[in-house]
Amino acid sequence: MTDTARRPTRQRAAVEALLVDINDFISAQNLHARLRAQGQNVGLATVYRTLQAMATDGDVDMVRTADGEAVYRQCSTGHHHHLVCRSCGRTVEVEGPAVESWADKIGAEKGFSDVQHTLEIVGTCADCQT
Amino acid sequence: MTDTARRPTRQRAAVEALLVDINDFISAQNLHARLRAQGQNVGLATVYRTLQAMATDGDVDMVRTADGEAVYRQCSTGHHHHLVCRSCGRTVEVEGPAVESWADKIGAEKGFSDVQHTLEIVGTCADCQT
DNA sequence: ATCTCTTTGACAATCATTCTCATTGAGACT
DNA sequence: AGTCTCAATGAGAATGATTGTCAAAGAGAT
Repeated sequence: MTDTARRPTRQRAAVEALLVDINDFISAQNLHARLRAQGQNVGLATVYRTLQAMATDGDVDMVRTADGEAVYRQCSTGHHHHLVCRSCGRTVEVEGPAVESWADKIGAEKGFSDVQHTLEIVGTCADCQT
Repeated sequence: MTDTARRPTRQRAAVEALLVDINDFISAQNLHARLRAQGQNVGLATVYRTLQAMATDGDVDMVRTADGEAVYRQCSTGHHHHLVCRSCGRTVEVEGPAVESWADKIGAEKGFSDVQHTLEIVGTCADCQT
């Protein structure tokens, strides 16, 4: 699990720094756009490669949105889920210890190991309930 | 939004029949190819539209593979979740009444209405742990 | 038959992601 | 500092799933 050498480069540092800054799920495209907006000149392919490398190293979480886009998040901070408004996109972080243990239990029952899970909750938030 | 008025057409019937036949997850592209192979002349766009319609009506399950492709399967009635092997892709259907009510409760607490949720559990199945 | 409205199909368009390959830069060694 | 090597990068092309367009076909009702 401890990792082989990945070279520290300006681009990798930029991606890591921005992920820490954002502290939420973000797509590779979006991340790339923000880097460019900051004046950081980083190629799109590099952003993809870096995020994938970090994901396989376990440094970031990767999840797919409903429309199939991959989004990434720095994963040092504790595990939590998102309640998302389907209309305005506002997100609220929620925690559910019961869900965590339930998922682990189910996995164990069925003989699965290294169980991970993703849970997304979508609804219409108070402001969007015209 | 309970849109029950869907017209029975040859194409829709063909898609439904093949899904029953397959009884496993299959991508829209693959499903389309098989229909053509059977001599059934059905447009690709129609396959996509039909599967999406069936998914929103709750007649089929839609899940994303690791590489972001959408796959569909006829689903036994009732809401349930999936335990997926990250290595061989084998899936087990699981139910979690506690999760359902928890998600609804959380949504209500935060002022969200029409709350839906998706939960995926991935792990390594017993056969793939060698 | 005829009218109306949904569904379809061929193909173009979109868009995230991956590939290609020439170029750059980090690390090691001298 | 010079040089060697190979991973990392960047620009753009390529891929491939999915969606959009719009004229034509078909289902249901009259």
